[in-house]
Amino acid sequence: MKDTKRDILDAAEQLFAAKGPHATSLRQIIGRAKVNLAAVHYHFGSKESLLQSVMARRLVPLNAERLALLEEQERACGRRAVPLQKVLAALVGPALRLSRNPKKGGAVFMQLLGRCFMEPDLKIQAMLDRQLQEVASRFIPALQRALPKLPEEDFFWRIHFLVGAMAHTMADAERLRTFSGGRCNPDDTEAMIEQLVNFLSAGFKAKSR
Amino acid sequence: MKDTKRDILDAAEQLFAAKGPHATSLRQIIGRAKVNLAAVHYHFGSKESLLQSVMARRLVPLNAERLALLEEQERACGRRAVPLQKVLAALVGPALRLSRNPKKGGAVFMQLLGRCFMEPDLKIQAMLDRQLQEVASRFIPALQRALPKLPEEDFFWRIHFLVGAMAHTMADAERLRTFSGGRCNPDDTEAMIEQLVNFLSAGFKAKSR
DNA sequence: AATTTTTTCAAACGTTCGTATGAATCAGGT
DNA sequence: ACCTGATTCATACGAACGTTTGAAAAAATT
Repeated sequence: MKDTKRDILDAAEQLFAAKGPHATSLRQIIGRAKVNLAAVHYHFGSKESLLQSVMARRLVPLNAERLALLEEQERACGRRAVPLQKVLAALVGPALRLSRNPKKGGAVFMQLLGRCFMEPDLKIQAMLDRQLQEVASRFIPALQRALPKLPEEDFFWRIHFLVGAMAHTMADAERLRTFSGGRCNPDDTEAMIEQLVNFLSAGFKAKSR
Repeated sequence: MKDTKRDILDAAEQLFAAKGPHATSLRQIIGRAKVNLAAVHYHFGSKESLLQSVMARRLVPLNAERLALLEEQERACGRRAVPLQKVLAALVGPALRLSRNPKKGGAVFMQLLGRCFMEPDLKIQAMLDRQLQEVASRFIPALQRALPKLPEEDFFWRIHFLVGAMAHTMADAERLRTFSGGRCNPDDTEAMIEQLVNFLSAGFKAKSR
């Protein structure tokens, strides 16, 4: 039996990720999904809410996993602050790990998520903000508790740099393969997570100037 | 006297930066520049080469400044390696500083540059690669000399994170103002450069795992 | 002043976009 | 077998897109 809705979501995810939501037309999507053009509006209402559905399908479980990991660490630490590395790993780990799971969109969705971070379109921005608000509201205090001596100004700048490094890694890790002349392998996700967490935690721990 | 070519470049720069090149139409550009639609094709040939011209106008002097700064540091250091902070400052400083110069596009162009870094479009990617190749070929050896003990794999990962943090800071520093609740001020470019260089150099110096 | 070259302009080209419509087809319950 | 609601389909709509054209206007050259 044929699951039109899922076919559309899969095709849209791939094309949005590869070319950006704005540069992808519904006709390309329905061509890949092998469904009728009107099916998109029947099942999703509009292109914009199709994008929203594509994102939500992966982001909802992803964010749940992030929060669960963080809570697990907090339970393990009692009333002590969770170490910085653990907080960062809970934040970036599930996202980067998702890329190794082809059944859940694999690298494709990660790329799309990275793209949406950088997308100028205000509708997309608002949609993403909504999806990430809960994660932010839990992780920022956790990070602050792990870095009690860091001035707030430095702290927020470094959050900003974290987002940039993470988004770029999500959107275009593949680029690094050729750029590094094959020395870096983006398919080795655990190594990638370790590299990113290691880099970020050193950056966060830099002494304020 | 009216300088059509410059009016088009200015308007295109602003709109490309604000909405992304793909989401900006020629009709929006000529509306802001108050010129005729055909003038774009008369002066630039196509939308794509208009974007190329917009980028080149700022990037050529910007990259020259980066290389000059690096060479100055190398001269000052004799045959010793240039310290990491100095290399990073020569790389990100001119770009971030450009944002304080409204006569040269100010924050607007920086935002566009950040966007183009993340742009999926292959034409744009190729154009940017061309513009940045010389800078990359000079700065990568300089960075490697400043970090002689860092394994190459780690080195290239960290270059990747650097690009992400820098691009995000260029594209959307403004977002940090509200996100930080006013604690960070993206208009203070020197502070921004210092924050970024400080963060990056700590990340680069993190011990390999 | 006449001629040539460069620049501007209004109008249109063909294409593609997201969306809408109404009929055809299918599935499940009665 | 019949009906009913859900889904698919071909087709069309108006709008916007990048690009082209050929003539008018302006500037430069002679």
